[in-house]
Amino acid sequence: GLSNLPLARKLVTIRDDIELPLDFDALVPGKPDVARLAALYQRLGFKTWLEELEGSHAREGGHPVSEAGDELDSRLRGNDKSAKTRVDTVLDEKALDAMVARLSKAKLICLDTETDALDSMQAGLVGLVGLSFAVEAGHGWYVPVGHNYLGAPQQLPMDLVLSRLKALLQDEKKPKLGQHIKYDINVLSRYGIAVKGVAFDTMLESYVLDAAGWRHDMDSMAEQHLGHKTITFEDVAGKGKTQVSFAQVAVDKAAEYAAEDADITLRLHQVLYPKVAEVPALKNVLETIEMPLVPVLARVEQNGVLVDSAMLKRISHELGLRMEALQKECFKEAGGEFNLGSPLQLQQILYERLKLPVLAKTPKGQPSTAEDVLAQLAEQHQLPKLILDWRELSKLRSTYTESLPLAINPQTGRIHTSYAQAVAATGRLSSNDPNLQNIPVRTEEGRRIRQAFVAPAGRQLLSIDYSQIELRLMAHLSGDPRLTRAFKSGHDIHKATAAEVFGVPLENVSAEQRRAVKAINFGLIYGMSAFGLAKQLDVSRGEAQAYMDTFFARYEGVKAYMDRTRETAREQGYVETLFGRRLYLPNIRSKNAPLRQYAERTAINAPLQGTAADLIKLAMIELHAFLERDAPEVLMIMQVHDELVFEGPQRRLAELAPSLADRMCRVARLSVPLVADWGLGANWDAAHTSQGHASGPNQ
DNA sequence: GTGGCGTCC
DNA sequence: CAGAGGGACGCCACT
Repeated sequence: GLSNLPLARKLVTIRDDIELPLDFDALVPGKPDVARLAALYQRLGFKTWLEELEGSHAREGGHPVSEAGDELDSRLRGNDKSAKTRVDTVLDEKALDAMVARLSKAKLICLDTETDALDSMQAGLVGLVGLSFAVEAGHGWYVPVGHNYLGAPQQLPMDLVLSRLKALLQDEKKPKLGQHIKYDINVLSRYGIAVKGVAFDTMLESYVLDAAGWRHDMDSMAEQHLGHKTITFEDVAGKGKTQVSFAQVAVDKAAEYAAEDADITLRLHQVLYPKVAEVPALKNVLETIEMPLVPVLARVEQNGVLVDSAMLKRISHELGLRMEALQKECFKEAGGEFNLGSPLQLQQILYERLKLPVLAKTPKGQPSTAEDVLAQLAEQHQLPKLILDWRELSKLRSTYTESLPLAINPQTGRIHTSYAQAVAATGRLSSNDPNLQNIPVRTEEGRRIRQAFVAPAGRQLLSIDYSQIELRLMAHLSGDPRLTRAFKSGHDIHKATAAEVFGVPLENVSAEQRRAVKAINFGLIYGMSAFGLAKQLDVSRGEAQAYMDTFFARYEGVKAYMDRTRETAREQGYVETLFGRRLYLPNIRSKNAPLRQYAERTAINAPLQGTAADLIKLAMIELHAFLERDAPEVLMIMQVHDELVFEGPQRRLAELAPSLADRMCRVARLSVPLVADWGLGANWDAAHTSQGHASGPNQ
C-alpha cells in the first residue's frame, strides 16, 4: 500500500489495512489540504475515513501538507499513460469496414453514442450524431453520422453505418462494455438496433464497489481512478446560453471527445473490474443482478406508460379554482395578502402577526411551517388548516397534474421515465424525468392522479407488490423465532406481533395496540428511537420507551440482530445485503455523535432496504425473461421499490397474474414466506386498490 | 445553488 | 446537552 511510497514522513494507521504517509497532527480540519489528500488516497483506491480524521484532529495550529500532496499528485500524473487518445475518425466505407473487422475480432467492445438532445422533457427526441468504439487502451474510433453545421465534412450515411454494425451490436456472443450503457441501448433501439451481449458497465462497477463513496460519472471516475482529466462536454459544446448541440460541434473536436470517452471507459473497466472481481459477492451482485437488469430497465423505459392527459388537465383546472377560493379565505384570516407558497412569508404571518406558538423549528432554527406543526396549530386558528388544504392542492397541481402531461412523448403518446441504477446508496432504483415512484396514493384526492395512469383500450394494468418485504427480511436476517412464526402464521403481521407483545389472543388485540406495534415495526426498519416513536404515536416518551422495552423483550432475536449489525458495521466499516452488496459507513466510528448515530441507523436500515432492492431486481430479470419468451404482449411498465406494474391484453393478463406473482415470490427462499399481492384494473389506482389476491408458499 | 416542504416506498 | 426515522425526486421561494 501507501507504506512503500518514499514520500512518507510519518505513517499513521487509520484502519488495519491503511496507513497514511502523513503527520496527521499537522492537518487542519476543513482546510483544502485535507480534502485534497482524501481525494488523492481515493484515487489510489484507498478509502479514507475523512470524518474520523477531521473529528480526531479538531484542534488548533498545524501547517499545510502541500508538499506531500504535490508529490503524490505528480506521481499520479506520471502514471497517467492515457493522457491522450489516438483517434481514428471514420469518414469512408473503407475505414468503416476496417473498423468493423477489428471490432469483430475483439474480446470486448467498448461503445458509446453521441446524441443531440432536442428536448430533455420529451425523452426519446434524441438524434444520433455519432458512435465511438474502443477495443484497446489508448485508441478510439469515432464515426460521425449526424453533424449538420454549415461546412461540416461529408459523413457516411447513418443507414449505411448502422446496417454494417447491426449484426455485431445485436450479437449476444460479442461482449459489450459502456459507461451508463442503458442510455446507448435506448438510443440505438430507436434506430431499430436491439443491442445484445451487454456485459459490463463501468458506472455499475463503480456503484457496486462503493455506491456512496464516490461519483459514478465518467469524468469524476477518470480523474479519481486514472488520474486523468477528460475532455468534458462543456469543453466541446460550450456552456450556458452559448452551448450548442453536439450536431453543431466540429467533427475533429467531437472525434477527440468521443473517442476519448470510449477509450477512457475501457481503461476504467480495466481498473474497476478487477477490484469487483476480488470480492466474490460483489462480482456476483454485478454479474447476476446489476448487469442483467440493464436491458430490462431499458425495455421498461421504452415501454412507457399511458397517461390520460385530458383527465389530468381537467383535474388541474378544478384544483386551480379550489386553490383560488382557499387563497381568498386565507387572506381574510391572515388580515392581508401574502404568498401562500412562501414558507418565509407564512412564518411571519403565523408567528409574528398572529402570535401563534412556535412548536418546532427547522434545522436552520427558523420556526417551522411543516405539516405536523400546522396540524397542531389548527386547533388554535383557522389559518393553518386552510394553508394545509391549499398546500395539498398546490402540490398535486404543480408536481403532477401540470407537469405530467408535459412529459408525454409526442411520438409514442406515453410517458417514459428514466430509472437511475447508480444513485441510491442502498441499491434501490430511483426514477426521474418524471419521477413515477412518488405518484400520490394516500389521499382520495391524490389517487385521482393514479386514475389517470391507464391501459389502452382492450388492455389492463396489473399491479403486484411484495407484502411487508422489509419486515419479512428483518425476520429472515435476524432469525428471530417469534417474528418468523408470526409471518409463517399468515395472519395480519401487525396484529400478530401486537398479540405477542401484549400477551393477548389475536382476536383481543385493540386498534390502539395494533397501531402502536405497527409504528414500532416500521420504526425498527429505520432504527427509530423512543423519541421518534413517541412523536409518531403522540404519546409520552416514557410510554414509547415502555412499548419498545416490551417489544424487545418479546423479540430478543431482533434486538440481538440490531446490536450485532451495529457491531459488525463498526468492525468492518460496512454492512451487507443478503447477496453481499456492500454499503460503507465511514462515520460509524466517528466521535461526532450525530454523525455516528446516523451511520448506525443506516447500518440497520441498509441491509433490509438493500436486500429488498436486490430481490425485486432479481424478480424483474426473471419476469422479463419469462414474458419475452411466453407472453411478449405483456409489458413491464413500472417499478416502485416493492411493486411492479404490467400492461397487457385483459384476458391474458388475468390468466398470467397468479403465475407472475408466484414467480416474484420464488426469487429467493427465505426462512419466512415471501408473499406478493396483486390486482387488476383499467387504471393504476384500480389495479392497486383491487389487490387482495395473494401469492406465496402459503397460498 | 440552497432550504423548506411534500410525495412515494 | 443536542438530537433523537431509512431511501429517493421535484416544486417553489429566495439568494
